[in-house]
Amino acid sequence: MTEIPNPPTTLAERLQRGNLFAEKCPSRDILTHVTSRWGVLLLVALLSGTHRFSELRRKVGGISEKMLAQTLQWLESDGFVERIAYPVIPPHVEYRLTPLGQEIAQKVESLADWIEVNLPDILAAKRQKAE
Amino acid sequence: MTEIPNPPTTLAERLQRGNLFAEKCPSRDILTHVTSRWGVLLLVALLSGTHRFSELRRKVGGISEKMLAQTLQWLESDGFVERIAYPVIPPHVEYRLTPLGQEIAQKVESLADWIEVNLPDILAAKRQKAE
DNA sequence: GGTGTGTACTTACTATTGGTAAGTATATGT
DNA sequence: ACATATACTTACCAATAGTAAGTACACACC
Repeated sequence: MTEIPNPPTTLAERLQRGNLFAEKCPSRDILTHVTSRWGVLLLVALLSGTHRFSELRRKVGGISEKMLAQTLQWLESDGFVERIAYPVIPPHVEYRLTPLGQEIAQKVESLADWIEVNLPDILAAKRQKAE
Repeated sequence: MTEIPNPPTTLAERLQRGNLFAEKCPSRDILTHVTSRWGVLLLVALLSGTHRFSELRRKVGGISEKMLAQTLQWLESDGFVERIAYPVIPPHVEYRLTPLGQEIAQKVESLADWIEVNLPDILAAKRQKAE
């Protein structure tokens, strides 16, 4: 068996792994894409399967075409979303999560779900504070 | 007939639980505070205990005082952070997570942690795509 | 055969938000 | 007497997001 005698956080680990508290860490960019206003909603929407551009626009209430395109491009460039374009007219493009995208989308969904479920508690706390 | 047939999800459920895909749902506001650029980092920072304003400023690399104050006010108004001010000079103010804040901060940390751990994979996928 | 519709975008313009730097009041240290 | 530290706020400017319109082309309709 291959032993791992090294301490929990080795130097190598620290260098490889991101550090969000560090200003210029590339993980910050990934995080801003994923946690952007529309990034969160798109990842959750795509968890239920492949969607076309227009399907996503209709599903995610309030998103503009510009931000939909831009956010999908961010997520694609980070390797979370795959874009499949069929060369037909009118255009037909499909978006779906990559394996990496599925993983992160689940984390995001768990957060989003928590908020949805606990909304009554949160709003109740806000109201109490306002008094 | 003007009657509305029974919906699949009950009316009570729809009113109590948030729906992020709906444009005007209040859960959207909570989500934007929590997933804002600095909201994420502050929640994670506060998981390790009570912090003063200036401690947070030093810990979260790159945050400005303006955004630190503003983000803390959002999180406080949502009931995730508690602010304790001691009436001394120079000022002494402490911030800590409420029970509700602890819960959501853990979700956020799990997401942040996933990104930090998987950063090498993500960057590798980006590089491959660039070829 | 002219008009209207649907697709997946991009682009110019404007509104909103974020970042920077400076200001504030006051105790303590040098 | 002057610099330092605290926890902010405020004015100004830069970056980002939202709005509305444009694009190219096939198909259906009358």
